Amino acid sequence: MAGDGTAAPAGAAGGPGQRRKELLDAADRVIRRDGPRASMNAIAAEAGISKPILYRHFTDRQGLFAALAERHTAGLLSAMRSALALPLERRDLVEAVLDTYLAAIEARPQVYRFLTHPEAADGLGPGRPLAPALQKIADEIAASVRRHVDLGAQADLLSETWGRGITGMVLAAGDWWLAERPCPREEMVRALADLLWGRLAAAGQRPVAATGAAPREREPEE
Amino acid sequence: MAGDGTAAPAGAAGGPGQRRKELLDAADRVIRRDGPRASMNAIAAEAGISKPILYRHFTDRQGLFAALAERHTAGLLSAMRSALALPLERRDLVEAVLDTYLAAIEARPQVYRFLTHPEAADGLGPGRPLAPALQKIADEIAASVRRHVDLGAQADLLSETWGRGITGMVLAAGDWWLAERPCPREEMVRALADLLWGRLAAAGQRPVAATGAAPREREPEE
DNA sequence: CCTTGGTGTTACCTCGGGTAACCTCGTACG
DNA sequence: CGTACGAGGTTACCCGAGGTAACACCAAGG
Repeated sequence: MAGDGTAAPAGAAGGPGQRRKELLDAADRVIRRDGPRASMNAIAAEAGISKPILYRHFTDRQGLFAALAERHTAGLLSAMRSALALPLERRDLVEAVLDTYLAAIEARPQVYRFLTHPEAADGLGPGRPLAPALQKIADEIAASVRRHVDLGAQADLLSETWGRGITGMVLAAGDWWLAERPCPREEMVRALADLLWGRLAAAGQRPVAATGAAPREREPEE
Repeated sequence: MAGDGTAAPAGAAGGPGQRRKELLDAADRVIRRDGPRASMNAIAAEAGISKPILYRHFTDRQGLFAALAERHTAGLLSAMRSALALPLERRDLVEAVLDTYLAAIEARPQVYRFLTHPEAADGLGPGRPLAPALQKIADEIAASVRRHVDLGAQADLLSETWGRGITGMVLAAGDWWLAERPCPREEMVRALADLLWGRLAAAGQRPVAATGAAPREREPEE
């Protein structure tokens, strides 16, 4: 708001929102270091100021969170939008989108952990299971589905459900992948694309009875 | 452990773990009322005792959480296991599993919200995106997939990924459904099953530019 | 009788979000 | 030149929540 300090005592005299940007940078650093649990004290300390200033710029923790999230969301979201707009065959498009997301969380895990798993009092309320960033991604996906795919009468319900569902799927799988690194990224992309592509339906039945024992259990790893 | 008070001043003198069970009941009530943010103070008050007793029975908040979660997890998990063990065609099995989950969260939203969205310091650590209950469900799904579906060389990676992915998908979609109630349960089940069933791949291209219009290939709903 | 062990309580510590009151310094104006 | 004022900043505090220490009560047992 009235943040255009004419002569800042400690810092660079830049534009109007300069100070705010610096604070966000500091918060970013702390979060990158401590994760989403970073305390306001820590952020203020990192910024070299004291808490009340922080609270003058961002009403409360939620406000800072929101501002910070919005900033990064912009990047992630535009990346996703770009991916969704690529002139690709549908399957390739799906893979591109998945890869874009995974690449993003791979590049800055802490930041995206913060984006995707807010502290439950920060970004999301009682019935708000998806963080705002993910919510927006889900909306983008839903819109893209509705735009490209002919789903008949239930198009709206299906696309919204799928948007959320796909987002949640990639979120969960992506988090796991990030934590365990069970495989390179491309494999993960293919695994998820395969799932979305109906491989669960198409794959053959294993030669196993309902409750009976399987003949041969494992086959060599390629 | 040593909780068999011979003459309890306020309460029933039951078995050894009686008191513990009562405390869990109280915690349950509070959580059902206030959601997962319930404070230890509130729980103690609801139980009619004071905090230290609570802490004598459950080491810390995480301990209480874990005990409480385990209790409900048992129910949810066994329901899921039963569903996964039904002697159904694969598609029907998927629908049964989805329906089981949605029915469960529909029946006791607060409890399952607590199970599925722990307070980020309670049930899950830095790289632990899925709550324990969901983690177990994911494992069950993965095992079931690995057991029933022939996935070739990458079976392990695929099944684990899918387990997590499906769980995350249902979680996100289920939360949204619970919050918005956009449709009856069966429709939701079908929407999600359709997604898992490759309808995204199979549905016709919509007559829109970008990649050129495709011949309409959709088949009528139902 | 005094001791011992279990059950409970109050009162406290710490830490984090959020705020009130005060302080300081550069500037504009009498 | 001196003083009033306002922007920007600080210390010190409040409150609530997790967690604990020290003390109080009561029954059994030497």
